[in-house]
This record gives sequence, structure tokens and C-alpha cells, in this order.
Amino acid sequence: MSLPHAILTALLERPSSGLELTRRFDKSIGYFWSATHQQIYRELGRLEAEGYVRALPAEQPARGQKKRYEVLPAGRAELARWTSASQDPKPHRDALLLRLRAAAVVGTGGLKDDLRRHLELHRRQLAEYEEIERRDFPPGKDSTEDRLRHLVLRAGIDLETFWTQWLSHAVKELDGLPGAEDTAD
Amino acid sequence: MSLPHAILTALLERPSSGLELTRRFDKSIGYFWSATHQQIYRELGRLEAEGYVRALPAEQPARGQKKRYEVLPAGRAELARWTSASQDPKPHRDALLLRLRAAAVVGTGGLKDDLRRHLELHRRQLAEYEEIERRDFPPGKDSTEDRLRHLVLRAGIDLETFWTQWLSHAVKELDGLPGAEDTAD
DNA sequence: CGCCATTGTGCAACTAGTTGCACAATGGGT
DNA sequence: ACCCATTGTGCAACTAGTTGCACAATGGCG
Repeated sequence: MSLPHAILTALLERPSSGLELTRRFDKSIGYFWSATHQQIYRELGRLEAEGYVRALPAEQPARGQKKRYEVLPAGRAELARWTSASQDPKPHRDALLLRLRAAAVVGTGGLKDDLRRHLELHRRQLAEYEEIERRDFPPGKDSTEDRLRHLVLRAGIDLETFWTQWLSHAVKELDGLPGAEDTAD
Repeated sequence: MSLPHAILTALLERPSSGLELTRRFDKSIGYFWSATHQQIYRELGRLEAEGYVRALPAEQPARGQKKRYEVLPAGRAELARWTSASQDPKPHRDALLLRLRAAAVVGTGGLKDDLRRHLELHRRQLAEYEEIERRDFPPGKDSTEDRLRHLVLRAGIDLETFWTQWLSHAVKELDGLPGAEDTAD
């Protein structure tokens, strides 16, 4: 139940319209909390109904009209409450690990190619994060806000580093294995 | 849409009743694909209806009765198909990173304690994985199946290692920061 | 001027996962 | 013999996330 809080955070960083939010969710925030535009519009409606955000008044509130939202004090308070409240980690779900485990039973046929593909995707993501780090966090930028945001980015970088290493290892390991016995019935 | 495949994998490793499956999902498989007993029972019903598994016949098919399920050939084929089909990685969702980012805007009050708590949880999980590695994968156990399962376990170990390191670093960083300014309005 | 691709907003239906409860059988204690 | 805690199975309702579509405004192009 964190999408509303992700939106509040994004709106506090900068008041935006639904579409702008959607774009920003495709970058930065979306790296660890993704959302489609449909989710975002729906949630903006709810947040407005609850008095957490409001639409900045526009002359023409017609349909295909840009509506910018800003966070109200109640929204900021709610975000602060949520942020500091203790939360249990959600259980992981990783389909790739599950498939590898299944492959131990039904054979590794076909899986190897997909591992390679994932490796490539993670390499790309890692490169993107490193580019962001270079661009947004040059030495010297270390206000409190910068340090915290940098910390989040470091998590992304280290995670992608882990995945590229593990996947490289996995691919190598599968290459050394007997291979695709009983792939399908 | 992988719960049915997680269940098929578990049942191929060993035919089980709903409750046995539930227990095994609290260990091993559940480490990367968690499920509650309610989900499992519901899914077993579906898998049976689709002809992927069947209940081993018991004398008294009454209510509080153990029912053991086994995988049918169609189920194995479906699992093999799913395992080797290419799948895109699901977008991540990590509430802790989101909260950290929110904290850059609304202050870090309260968050630090929870980071420490999470650090402790990840340390415990890491220790558990390492114990499993010692117990189940002594040197020499390296059949194809063992190698694949070990690979999965390694992913778990490396992930928990990452989290403990990152969280240690994050806690240290927060300690050096001005602290809980505008925590709540 | 009219067409139509693009931008921006949104609803509705569906799927997956979670929470809360119910209830039968079993087996040990009194 | 009876109680009741534990084990095992399951339904129903709810919440969150995804997919598919719809439709208005804008602006460039023939």
C-alpha cells in the first residue's frame, strides 16, 4: 500500500500533472516503485478526495486538459507518518530463481537463453544507474537530501551489480552442465 | 502468474498434502516465492481441475483428511514449457527505498530504527541461508540438480549479503546526518 | 479547411495476492 | 466419556496491480 506515498513524494519533489508523474515513474522513482499511468490517475483521484493533494486551478477544467497537482499539509503529514512507521519487509517473489529451481527437475532447455537476455538487461540498467550517478551526484553534492537520494541510487547500483555477477556465474555454470535433457514431455 | 508452477515444482520434488506444501513454502521455495496456505489450497484445486495434478486416492475423502497430490504428465509438460519460455523481469517494488527517498523530503525521524530492525532481519536470514548451505551442499554434492539448486541458494546468500552491507552503510550515513527535522508537521 | 497522429486523461474489467474467518478430524489430558 | 488444543482443509471478501480500451484536445500537413 505505498503507491499513494510514492506519488506524494514525487509531488513534493515537484508539483506535476498525471502525465508528468507517469514519465517520472518511468525514471527515478519508478526504478523501485513502478506504476502505470492508469494507476497514477486513479490514485491521484483518491488522494484528492482524501484532501492530501489538490489540483492547481486551471482556467479550462475540460477533459484533455493538463491538471497539475500539489501536496497539501495533510498529505505531507501522512507521508511523514508512513515513512517513520515500522513496516515488515514484504516476502520476495523472483520468477527467475523459481524457474531455475524448476529446471533442476524438468531440465534446463531454453532457460539458458533467457538467463543471457536477463544478464544483458541488468547490464544496461547498471550502466544507466552509473550514468545517473555521474550526472546527479558529482563529488561535493552532499546536502542531507543529496546524501539520502544517493544512498537509494547506491542500492540500485549494488543490486544490479549483484545480478550481473550472479547471472554471469549462472550462465557459465549452465554451460558446463549436461544440458537440456527432458526439456518437455 | 507463477504460483501454480511453484507448486508443480514442489510436488515434483516430493508429492505432498496441502499442509506439507505450506510448510515447505515457509522454507526453501518460499524464500523466493512465498504463498499462504489459502493460496495453495485454492491453486491445488485449480491444478487438479486442469488435469495437472491429482490427489492420491485415500479411503476417507472427508474434510479434515490428509490429501496428497502428485503431478501428472500434463503438469510436468506445462512446467517445462513455462520454465523455458522467455519472460520479462517484473518491475521491482521496494518500500524501504521508497521511504528513504520520502525521508529526503519529510525528514528521517523514526526511519533509522526501522533500518536497524531490517538490518537485523537480513542478518538472521543470511545466517539461515549459510546454515542451509553448510547442511545441504557439502563439497562433493554436485549432481546437475544439486548444482542448480545451489546456484539458487547462492543468489539468496548474495542478496542478503548485499542488504546487510547496504543497510549497515545506510544506518551509518543516517547517524552522521542532522537528523529528524520536520518529521511531521 | 479537414485529416489524423500524438498527447493527456480516464473508466472498466480482470488477475493475483491477502486477510479473516469457519469448521472437521485427531489425540492427549482429566 | 468429554473437553479442547492442534492439525488440516477450505470459502469469501477485500486490496492492489494489470490490461484493454475510450475519448478529448492539439498541432502539423495535405
